[in-house]
Amino acid sequence: MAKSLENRFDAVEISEAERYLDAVPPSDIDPRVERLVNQLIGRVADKWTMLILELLEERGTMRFTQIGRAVDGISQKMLTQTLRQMERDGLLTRTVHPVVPPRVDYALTPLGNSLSAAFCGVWVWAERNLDMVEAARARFDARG
Amino acid sequence: MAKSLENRFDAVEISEAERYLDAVPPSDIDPRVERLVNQLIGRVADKWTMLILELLEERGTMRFTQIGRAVDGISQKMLTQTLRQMERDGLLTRTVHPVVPPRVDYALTPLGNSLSAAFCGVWVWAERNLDMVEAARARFDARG
DNA sequence: CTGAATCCAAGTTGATACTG
DNA sequence: CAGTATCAACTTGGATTCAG
Repeated sequence: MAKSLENRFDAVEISEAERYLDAVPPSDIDPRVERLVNQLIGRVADKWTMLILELLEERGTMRFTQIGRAVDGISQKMLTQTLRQMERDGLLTRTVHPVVPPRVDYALTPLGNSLSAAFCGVWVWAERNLDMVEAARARFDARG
Repeated sequence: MAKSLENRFDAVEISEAERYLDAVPPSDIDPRVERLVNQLIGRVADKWTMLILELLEERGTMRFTQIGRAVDGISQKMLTQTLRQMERDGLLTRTVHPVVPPRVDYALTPLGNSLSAAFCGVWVWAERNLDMVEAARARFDARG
């Protein structure tokens, strides 16, 4: 990981006032858990993962090319890559049918379904607050 | 955006069987909304944004350097950048106190608080399913 | 203390071509 | 159809330096 800001001022002399201002209550989260959670969220919160998650939740089992067509803008490379990751994480199953032409079905696992449900709140928030964010951006950009 | 898979097979002749296999029900999401939602989620789902969001939710108003120390591994550049983005999106307020040395306070807006709440479900899911995901990865890696 | 600006290494992604 | 392989372009993020 990067050299954090942690040590940038550790060695410098600071006044009592500064010490007070910078004092922070200790985090009440287990650092080990926090690290793992961050890693996990970083993975699942990726753009394509979320879109595929929602897609499969909505439509059920789908084939490779179907997903590719449904997810706007995704390249076949990222599609393959994202599906592999999701399979590895246990979010979906990959079923190869031994026929020609090949047919591969993808479907969410219960774990995938539960993650989709957990993300639901974020989707709802986004839909509900789109205008708020747009307005905030406009105001911000209107200033310098 | 990239040339999607959308058109890769649009021009080729396909059998009725293929046509059936690839048929997908029309999406019931307004494409315009979907695009904006994706953009929004892509922004807020970013690693540092989420961590800062949780931090400010938990601790309230904080100064620039305090946040830098609390968010493990973040560089000063990313801290500045992320805070600016969040301010632009209306998630937090930035208050400059005209003193020397400078003092700048950051605090979540109601919009920021609501987003934090929306993300809560994801955090809970991540904590609860850490072991499931780890196990799934182990199984996946154990095969080829 | 709180930034802005620059440089650059490393990682990500997309386009393209090829395979069974 | 469902991938794999490769390479160039683009993006990202960290380190560093400087300023008010």
